[in-house]
Amino acid sequence: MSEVTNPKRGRPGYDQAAILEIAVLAFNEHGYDATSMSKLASRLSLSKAAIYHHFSSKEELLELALDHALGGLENVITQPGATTGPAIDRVAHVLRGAVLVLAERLPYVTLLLRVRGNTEVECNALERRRVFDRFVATLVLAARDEGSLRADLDAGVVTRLLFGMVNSIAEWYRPNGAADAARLANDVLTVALDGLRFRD
Amino acid sequence: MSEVTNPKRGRPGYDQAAILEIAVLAFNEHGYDATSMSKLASRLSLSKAAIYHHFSSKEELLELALDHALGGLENVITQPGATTGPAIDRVAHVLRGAVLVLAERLPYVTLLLRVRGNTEVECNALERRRVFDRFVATLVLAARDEGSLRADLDAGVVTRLLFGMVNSIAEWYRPNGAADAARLANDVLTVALDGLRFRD
DNA sequence: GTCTATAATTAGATAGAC
DNA sequence: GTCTATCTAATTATAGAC
Repeated sequence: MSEVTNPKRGRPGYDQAAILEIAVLAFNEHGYDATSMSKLASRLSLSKAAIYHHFSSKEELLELALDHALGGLENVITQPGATTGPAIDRVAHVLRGAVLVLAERLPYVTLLLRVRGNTEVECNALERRRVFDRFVATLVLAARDEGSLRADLDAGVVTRLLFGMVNSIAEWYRPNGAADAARLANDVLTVALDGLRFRD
Repeated sequence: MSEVTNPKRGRPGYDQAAILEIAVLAFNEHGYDATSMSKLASRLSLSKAAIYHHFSSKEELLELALDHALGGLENVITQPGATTGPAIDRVAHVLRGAVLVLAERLPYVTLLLRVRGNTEVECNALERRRVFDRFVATLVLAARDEGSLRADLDAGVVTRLLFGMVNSIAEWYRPNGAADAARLANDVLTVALDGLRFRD
Protein backbone atom coordinates (compact mmCIF):
# COMPACT_ATOMS: atom_id res chain seq x y z
CA MET A 1 0.00 0.00 0.00
CA SER A 2 2.37 2.75 1.16
CA GLU A 3 5.85 3.31 -0.17
CA VAL A 4 7.20 2.74 3.27
CA THR A 5 6.00 -0.84 3.58
CA ASN A 6 6.38 -1.46 -0.17
CA PRO A 7 9.13 0.86 -1.33
CA LYS A 8 9.76 1.45 -5.00
CA ARG A 9 13.45 0.65 -5.16
CA GLY A 10 14.69 2.71 -2.27
CA ARG A 11 12.65 5.89 -2.71
CA PRO A 12 12.46 6.99 0.89
CA GLY A 13 9.45 9.31 1.07
CA TYR A 14 5.85 8.91 2.05
CA ASP A 15 3.02 9.23 -0.43
CA GLN A 16 -0.27 10.92 0.42
CA ALA A 17 -2.12 7.76 1.48
CA ALA A 18 0.69 6.60 3.77
CA ILE A 19 0.78 9.94 5.59
CA LEU A 20 -3.01 10.00 5.81
CA GLU A 21 -3.12 6.54 7.36
CA ILE A 22 -0.75 7.50 10.16
CA ALA A 23 -2.39 10.90 10.63
CA VAL A 24 -5.81 9.29 11.12
CA LEU A 25 -4.41 6.95 13.76
CA ALA A 26 -2.92 9.95 15.58
CA PHE A 27 -6.18 11.91 15.32
CA ASN A 28 -8.06 9.01 16.86
CA GLU A 29 -5.57 8.57 19.67
CA HIS A 30 -5.38 12.17 20.84
CA GLY A 31 -8.29 13.86 19.06
CA TYR A 32 -8.05 15.95 15.88
CA ASP A 33 -7.59 19.28 17.64
CA ALA A 34 -5.13 17.94 20.19
CA THR A 35 -2.93 16.51 17.42
CA SER A 36 -0.68 19.33 16.27
CA MET A 37 1.18 19.23 12.98
CA SER A 38 4.40 19.12 15.02
CA LYS A 39 3.35 15.98 16.87
CA LEU A 40 2.22 14.48 13.60
CA ALA A 41 5.57 15.30 12.01
CA SER A 42 7.40 13.63 14.92
CA ARG A 43 5.28 10.54 14.52
CA LEU A 44 6.14 10.40 10.82
CA SER A 45 9.78 11.26 11.52
CA LEU A 46 9.31 14.14 9.10
CA SER A 47 9.38 17.90 9.35
CA LYS A 48 6.13 19.83 9.35
CA ALA A 49 7.04 21.36 6.01
CA ALA A 50 7.23 17.90 4.43
CA ILE A 51 3.61 17.24 5.38
CA TYR A 52 2.59 20.51 3.75
CA HIS A 53 4.17 19.25 0.56
CA HIS A 54 1.51 16.49 0.43
CA PHE A 55 -1.45 18.33 1.95
CA SER A 56 -2.35 21.99 1.74
CA SER A 57 -3.61 22.16 5.32
CA LYS A 58 -4.34 20.16 8.43
CA GLU A 59 -8.00 20.27 7.48
CA GLU A 60 -7.31 18.64 4.12
CA LEU A 61 -6.03 15.61 6.01
CA LEU A 62 -9.34 15.50 7.83
CA GLU A 63 -11.35 16.02 4.66
CA LEU A 64 -9.72 13.15 2.77
CA ALA A 65 -10.03 10.84 5.76
CA LEU A 66 -13.73 11.58 6.21
CA ASP A 67 -14.34 11.10 2.50
CA HIS A 68 -12.84 7.63 2.67
CA ALA A 69 -15.16 6.67 5.51
CA LEU A 70 -18.25 8.18 3.91
CA GLY A 71 -17.50 6.55 0.55
CA GLY A 72 -17.60 3.14 2.19
CA LEU A 73 -20.92 3.78 3.89
CA GLU A 74 -22.52 5.33 0.82
CA ASN A 75 -21.49 2.30 -1.17
CA VAL A 76 -23.52 0.10 1.17
CA ILE A 77 -26.82 1.90 0.55
CA THR A 78 -26.43 1.88 -3.24
CA GLN A 79 -25.92 -1.87 -3.48
CA PRO A 80 -28.90 -3.92 -4.80
CA GLY A 81 -29.32 -5.56 -1.38
CA ALA A 82 -30.20 -2.15 0.08
CA THR A 83 -32.72 -1.19 -2.60
CA THR A 84 -34.56 -4.38 -3.59
CA GLY A 85 -36.38 -7.16 -1.73
CA PRO A 86 -38.34 -7.22 1.55
CA ALA A 87 -37.65 -4.23 3.81
CA ILE A 88 -36.53 -6.44 6.70
CA ASP A 89 -33.83 -7.94 4.47
CA ARG A 90 -32.75 -4.48 3.34
CA VAL A 91 -32.45 -3.37 6.96
CA ALA A 92 -30.33 -6.42 7.69
CA HIS A 93 -28.19 -5.77 4.60
CA VAL A 94 -27.46 -2.19 5.60
CA LEU A 95 -26.72 -3.02 9.25
CA ARG A 96 -24.41 -5.82 8.21
CA GLY A 97 -22.78 -3.61 5.58
CA ALA A 98 -22.23 -0.79 8.06
CA VAL A 99 -20.52 -3.15 10.51
CA LEU A 100 -18.28 -4.53 7.76
CA VAL A 101 -17.28 -1.07 6.48
CA LEU A 102 -16.64 0.03 10.05
CA ALA A 103 -14.37 -2.96 10.58
CA GLU A 104 -12.56 -2.60 7.24
CA ARG A 105 -12.01 1.16 7.41
CA LEU A 106 -11.98 1.31 11.21
CA PRO A 107 -9.74 4.34 11.84
CA TYR A 108 -11.45 6.41 9.15
CA VAL A 109 -14.97 5.62 10.36
CA THR A 110 -13.87 6.18 13.97
CA LEU A 111 -12.71 9.67 13.01
CA LEU A 112 -15.98 10.32 11.17
CA LEU A 113 -18.05 9.35 14.19
CA ARG A 114 -16.27 11.94 16.34
CA VAL A 115 -16.85 14.89 14.01
CA ARG A 116 -18.94 17.66 15.62
CA GLY A 117 -19.44 20.22 12.82
CA ASN A 118 -16.92 22.87 13.88
CA THR A 119 -15.84 23.74 10.34
CA GLU A 120 -17.26 23.60 6.83
CA VAL A 121 -15.42 20.35 6.16
CA GLU A 122 -16.98 18.81 9.25
CA CYS A 123 -20.44 20.14 8.41
CA ASN A 124 -20.26 18.64 4.93
CA ALA A 125 -19.30 15.29 6.39
CA LEU A 126 -22.15 15.45 8.91
CA GLU A 127 -24.61 16.18 6.12
CA ARG A 128 -23.45 13.12 4.16
CA ARG A 129 -23.84 11.08 7.34
CA ARG A 130 -27.38 12.37 7.75
CA VAL A 131 -28.29 11.24 4.24
CA PHE A 132 -27.15 7.75 5.22
CA ASP A 133 -29.09 7.94 8.50
CA ARG A 134 -32.27 9.06 6.75
CA PHE A 135 -31.99 6.18 4.29
CA VAL A 136 -31.88 3.69 7.14
CA ALA A 137 -34.72 5.43 9.00
CA THR A 138 -36.87 5.01 5.90
CA LEU A 139 -35.98 1.30 5.68
CA VAL A 140 -36.93 0.78 9.34
CA LEU A 141 -40.30 2.41 8.73
CA ALA A 142 -40.89 0.21 5.68
CA ALA A 143 -39.98 -2.94 7.64
CA ARG A 144 -42.46 -1.89 10.29
CA ASP A 145 -45.19 -1.28 7.71
CA GLU A 146 -44.68 -4.70 6.17
CA GLY A 147 -45.12 -6.23 9.64
CA SER A 148 -41.55 -7.45 10.11
CA LEU A 149 -40.59 -5.10 12.95
CA ARG A 150 -42.57 -4.35 16.11
CA ALA A 151 -44.75 -1.24 15.95
CA ASP A 152 -45.03 -0.43 19.68
CA LEU A 153 -41.83 1.65 19.75
CA ASP A 154 -41.07 4.99 18.13
CA ALA A 155 -39.35 4.29 14.81
CA GLY A 156 -36.99 7.23 15.19
CA VAL A 157 -35.82 6.04 18.59
CA VAL A 158 -35.39 2.51 17.24
CA THR A 159 -33.28 3.71 14.32
CA ARG A 160 -31.05 5.78 16.60
CA LEU A 161 -30.58 2.89 19.02
CA LEU A 162 -29.61 0.63 16.11
CA PHE A 163 -27.04 3.14 14.90
CA GLY A 164 -25.81 3.62 18.43
CA MET A 165 -25.14 -0.07 18.79
CA VAL A 166 -23.37 -0.31 15.42
CA ASN A 167 -21.34 2.89 15.74
CA SER A 168 -20.21 2.10 19.26
CA ILE A 169 -18.28 -0.83 17.83
CA ALA A 170 -15.63 1.66 16.73
CA GLU A 171 -14.84 2.30 20.41
CA TRP A 172 -13.57 -1.18 21.16
CA TYR A 173 -13.31 -3.39 18.04
CA ARG A 174 -9.80 -4.34 16.95
CA PRO A 175 -9.67 -6.09 13.56
CA ASN A 176 -8.82 -9.75 13.42
CA GLY A 177 -9.70 -10.85 9.92
CA ALA A 178 -12.81 -10.67 7.76
CA ALA A 179 -14.44 -13.70 9.40
CA ASP A 180 -14.26 -11.91 12.73
CA ALA A 181 -16.12 -8.88 11.38
CA ALA A 182 -18.74 -11.09 9.73
CA ARG A 183 -19.43 -12.84 13.03
CA LEU A 184 -19.71 -9.49 14.80
CA ALA A 185 -22.22 -8.33 12.18
CA ASN A 186 -24.26 -11.47 12.85
CA ASP A 187 -24.15 -10.84 16.59
CA VAL A 188 -25.39 -7.28 16.10
CA LEU A 189 -28.30 -8.52 13.99
CA THR A 190 -29.14 -11.21 16.55
CA VAL A 191 -29.23 -8.74 19.45
CA ALA A 192 -31.11 -6.11 17.44
CA LEU A 193 -33.77 -8.41 16.02
CA ASP A 194 -34.18 -11.15 18.63
CA GLY A 195 -32.90 -9.58 21.84
CA LEU A 196 -30.80 -11.00 24.65
CA ARG A 197 -33.45 -12.81 26.67
CA PHE A 198 -33.06 -16.57 26.78
CA ARG A 199 -35.80 -18.46 24.92
CA ASP A 200 -36.13 -22.23 24.99
CA MET B 1 -29.28 27.21 41.12
CA SER B 2 -26.80 29.73 39.75
CA GLU B 3 -26.57 33.30 40.92
CA VAL B 4 -27.38 34.40 37.40
CA THR B 5 -30.80 32.81 37.24
CA ASN B 6 -31.37 33.29 40.98
CA PRO B 7 -29.32 36.34 41.95
CA LYS B 8 -28.73 37.22 45.57
CA ARG B 9 -29.96 40.83 45.62
CA GLY B 10 -28.17 42.15 42.56
CA ARG B 11 -24.77 40.49 42.95
CA PRO B 12 -23.80 40.23 39.31
CA GLY B 13 -21.18 37.48 39.14
CA TYR B 14 -21.18 33.82 38.28
CA ASP B 15 -20.48 31.15 40.85
CA GLN B 16 -18.41 28.03 40.07
CA ALA B 17 -21.35 25.81 39.15
CA ALA B 18 -22.87 28.37 36.80
CA ILE B 19 -19.61 28.78 34.90
CA LEU B 20 -19.10 25.02 34.78
CA GLU B 21 -22.57 24.45 33.33
CA ILE B 22 -21.93 26.83 30.43
CA ALA B 23 -18.39 25.57 29.93
CA VAL B 24 -19.58 21.98 29.58
CA LEU B 25 -22.13 23.02 26.95
CA ALA B 26 -19.35 24.77 25.02
CA PHE B 27 -17.02 21.76 25.34
CA ASN B 28 -19.72 19.51 23.92
CA GLU B 29 -20.51 21.85 21.04
CA HIS B 30 -16.98 22.40 19.80
CA GLY B 31 -14.93 19.77 21.60
CA TYR B 32 -12.83 20.35 24.72
CA ASP B 33 -9.60 21.11 22.88
CA ALA B 34 -11.27 23.32 20.30
CA THR B 35 -12.87 25.44 23.04
CA SER B 36 -10.28 28.04 24.04
CA MET B 37 -10.53 29.97 27.26
CA SER B 38 -11.04 33.10 25.12
CA LYS B 39 -14.08 31.63 23.38
CA LEU B 40 -15.40 30.44 26.71
CA ALA B 41 -14.94 33.93 28.18
CA SER B 42 -16.87 35.43 25.25
CA ARG B 43 -19.68 33.00 25.80
CA LEU B 44 -19.84 33.96 29.47
CA SER B 45 -19.44 37.66 28.64
CA LEU B 46 -16.48 37.60 30.99
CA SER B 47 -12.76 38.11 30.66
CA LYS B 48 -10.45 35.11 30.74
CA ALA B 49 -9.01 36.31 34.04
CA ALA B 50 -12.45 36.14 35.66
CA ILE B 51 -12.68 32.45 34.83
CA TYR B 52 -9.30 31.87 36.45
CA HIS B 53 -10.69 33.39 39.62
CA HIS B 54 -13.11 30.42 39.87
CA PHE B 55 -10.94 27.66 38.40
CA SER B 56 -7.21 27.20 38.55
CA SER B 57 -6.94 25.84 35.02
CA LYS B 58 -8.91 24.76 31.97
CA GLU B 59 -8.33 21.18 33.02
CA GLU B 60 -9.98 21.78 36.40
CA LEU B 61 -13.17 22.65 34.55
CA LEU B 62 -12.94 19.29 32.82
CA GLU B 63 -12.12 17.45 36.03
CA LEU B 64 -15.12 18.81 37.96
CA ALA B 65 -17.45 18.12 35.03
CA LEU B 66 -16.28 14.53 34.66
CA ASP B 67 -16.61 13.98 38.40
CA HIS B 68 -20.24 15.07 38.28
CA ALA B 69 -20.98 12.56 35.53
CA LEU B 70 -19.09 9.72 37.18
CA GLY B 71 -20.72 10.36 40.55
CA GLY B 72 -24.14 9.83 39.01
CA LEU B 73 -23.13 6.56 37.37
CA GLU B 74 -21.35 5.23 40.46
CA ASN B 75 -24.43 5.97 42.49
CA VAL B 76 -26.43 3.61 40.26
CA ILE B 77 -24.24 0.57 40.93
CA THR B 78 -24.21 1.07 44.70
CA GLN B 79 -27.99 1.14 45.03
CA PRO B 80 -29.65 -2.02 46.47
CA GLY B 81 -31.32 -2.71 43.10
CA ALA B 82 -27.87 -3.24 41.60
CA THR B 83 -26.55 -5.55 44.29
CA THR B 84 -29.49 -7.72 45.40
CA GLY B 85 -32.07 -9.90 43.65
CA PRO B 86 -31.98 -11.97 40.44
CA ALA B 87 -29.14 -11.00 38.09
CA ILE B 88 -31.53 -10.21 35.23
CA ASP B 89 -33.27 -7.65 37.44
CA ARG B 90 -29.96 -6.14 38.46
CA VAL B 91 -28.95 -5.82 34.79
CA ALA B 92 -32.26 -4.08 34.09
CA HIS B 93 -31.80 -1.80 37.10
CA VAL B 94 -28.34 -0.69 35.99
CA LEU B 95 -29.33 -0.15 32.35
CA ARG B 96 -32.37 1.85 33.40
CA GLY B 97 -30.30 3.81 35.93
CA ALA B 98 -27.61 4.60 33.36
CA VAL B 99 -30.21 5.97 30.95
CA LEU B 100 -31.79 8.12 33.67
CA VAL B 101 -28.44 9.54 34.83
CA LEU B 102 -27.49 10.20 31.22
CA ALA B 103 -30.74 12.09 30.71
CA GLU B 104 -30.52 14.02 33.97
CA ARG B 105 -26.85 15.01 33.68
CA LEU B 106 -26.80 14.93 29.88
CA PRO B 107 -24.06 17.49 29.11
CA TYR B 108 -21.75 16.11 31.79
CA VAL B 109 -22.15 12.50 30.70
CA THR B 110 -21.80 13.53 27.06
CA LEU B 111 -18.46 15.11 27.89
CA LEU B 112 -17.39 12.00 29.81
CA LEU B 113 -18.19 9.74 26.87
CA ARG B 114 -15.87 11.72 24.61
CA VAL B 115 -12.81 11.56 26.86
CA ARG B 116 -9.87 9.73 25.24
CA GLY B 117 -7.20 9.62 27.95
CA ASN B 118 -4.88 12.39 26.78
CA THR B 119 -4.05 13.67 30.26
CA GLU B 120 -3.96 12.36 33.82
CA VAL B 121 -7.39 13.84 34.53
CA GLU B 122 -8.81 12.03 31.52
CA CYS B 123 -7.06 8.77 32.41
CA ASN B 124 -8.48 8.88 35.94
CA ALA B 125 -11.97 9.41 34.55
CA LEU B 126 -11.53 6.52 32.09
CA GLU B 127 -10.46 4.26 34.93
CA ARG B 128 -13.58 5.10 36.94
CA ARG B 129 -15.64 4.39 33.82
CA ARG B 130 -13.95 1.02 33.47
CA VAL B 131 -14.90 0.09 37.03
CA PHE B 132 -18.51 0.79 36.12
CA ASP B 133 -18.18 -1.21 32.88
CA ARG B 134 -16.64 -4.19 34.67
CA PHE B 135 -19.47 -4.18 37.20
CA VAL B 136 -22.03 -4.42 34.41
CA ALA B 137 -20.02 -7.10 32.58
CA THR B 138 -20.11 -9.20 35.75
CA LEU B 139 -23.87 -8.75 36.03
CA VAL B 140 -24.37 -9.85 32.41
CA LEU B 141 -22.34 -12.99 33.06
CA ALA B 142 -24.40 -13.75 36.19
CA ALA B 143 -27.67 -13.26 34.30
CA ARG B 144 -26.40 -15.67 31.69
CA ASP B 145 -25.42 -18.24 34.30
CA GLU B 146 -28.84 -18.10 35.92
CA GLY B 147 -30.40 -18.81 32.50
CA SER B 148 -32.02 -15.41 31.97
CA LEU B 149 -29.87 -14.26 29.04
CA ARG B 150 -28.96 -16.22 25.92
CA ALA B 151 -25.62 -18.04 26.03
CA ASP B 152 -24.86 -18.31 22.30
CA LEU B 153 -23.18 -14.88 22.11
CA ASP B 154 -19.90 -13.71 23.61
CA ALA B 155 -20.73 -11.99 26.92
CA GLY B 156 -18.09 -9.31 26.40
CA VAL B 157 -19.48 -8.40 22.99
CA VAL B 158 -23.01 -8.34 24.42
CA THR B 159 -22.00 -6.02 27.25
CA ARG B 160 -20.26 -3.64 24.86
CA LEU B 161 -23.25 -3.56 22.52
CA LEU B 162 -25.53 -2.78 25.46
CA PHE B 163 -23.31 0.09 26.54
CA GLY B 164 -23.05 1.27 22.97
CA MET B 165 -26.81 1.50 22.70
CA VAL B 166 -27.18 3.32 26.03
CA ASN B 167 -24.26 5.70 25.58
CA SER B 168 -25.26 6.64 22.04
CA ILE B 169 -28.36 8.25 23.51
CA ALA B 170 -26.15 11.20 24.46
CA GLU B 171 -25.70 11.95 20.76
CA TRP B 172 -29.33 12.78 20.07
CA TYR B 173 -31.47 12.89 23.24
CA ARG B 174 -32.82 16.29 24.27
CA PRO B 175 -34.49 16.31 27.70
CA ASN B 176 -38.21 16.74 27.91
CA GLY B 177 -39.11 15.84 31.47
CA ALA B 178 -38.51 12.85 33.69
CA ALA B 179 -41.37 10.82 32.19
CA ASP B 180 -39.70 11.11 28.79
CA ALA B 181 -36.45 9.65 30.12
CA ALA B 182 -38.29 6.83 31.89
CA ARG B 183 -40.03 5.86 28.65
CA LEU B 184 -36.71 5.92 26.81
CA ALA B 185 -35.20 3.64 29.46
CA ASN B 186 -38.09 1.22 28.92
CA ASP B 187 -37.57 1.29 25.15
CA VAL B 188 -33.88 0.49 25.59
CA LEU B 189 -34.72 -2.49 27.79
CA THR B 190 -37.35 -3.69 25.33
CA VAL B 191 -34.96 -3.59 22.38
CA ALA B 192 -32.08 -5.09 24.35
CA LEU B 193 -34.02 -7.96 25.91
CA ASP B 194 -36.75 -8.76 23.37
CA GLY B 195 -35.43 -7.36 20.10
CA LEU B 196 -37.13 -5.54 17.27
CA ARG B 197 -38.67 -8.44 15.36
CA PHE B 198 -42.45 -8.49 15.36
CA ARG B 199 -43.96 -11.39 17.34
CA ASP B 200 -47.64 -12.17 17.35
C1' DG C 1 10.54 15.02 -1.26
C1' DT C 2 12.57 16.88 2.61
C1' DC C 3 14.95 20.26 5.23
C1' DT C 4 15.86 24.68 8.49
C1' DA C 5 14.22 28.94 9.74
C1' DT C 6 10.67 31.90 10.58
C1' DA C 7 6.31 34.56 10.17
C1' DA C 8 1.80 35.43 12.14
C1' DT C 9 -1.50 34.11 15.30
C1' DT C 10 -3.45 32.07 19.21
C1' DA C 11 -3.15 29.27 23.27
C1' DG C 12 -3.26 28.92 28.58
C1' DA C 13 -2.18 31.48 32.40
C1' DT C 14 -0.72 35.58 35.60
C1' DA C 15 -0.13 40.53 37.69
C1' DG C 16 -2.12 44.02 39.70
C1' DA C 17 -5.88 47.65 39.63
C1' DC C 18 -10.70 48.50 41.05
C1' DG D 1 -15.75 39.13 41.24
C1' DT D 2 -14.15 41.27 37.28
C1' DC D 3 -11.15 44.02 34.55
C1' DT D 4 -6.96 45.38 31.21
C1' DA D 5 -2.55 44.32 29.98
C1' DT D 6 0.84 41.09 29.39
C1' DC D 7 3.87 36.86 29.53
C1' DT D 8 5.50 32.58 27.48
C1' DA D 9 4.86 28.73 24.78
C1' DA D 10 2.65 26.48 21.12
C1' DT D 11 -0.04 26.71 16.96
C1' DT D 12 -0.74 26.60 11.63
C1' DA D 13 1.49 27.73 7.77
C1' DT D 14 5.17 29.62 4.46
C1' DA D 15 9.92 30.80 2.25
C1' DG D 16 13.61 29.20 0.18
C1' DA D 17 17.74 25.97 0.17
C1' DC D 18 19.20 21.25 -1.17
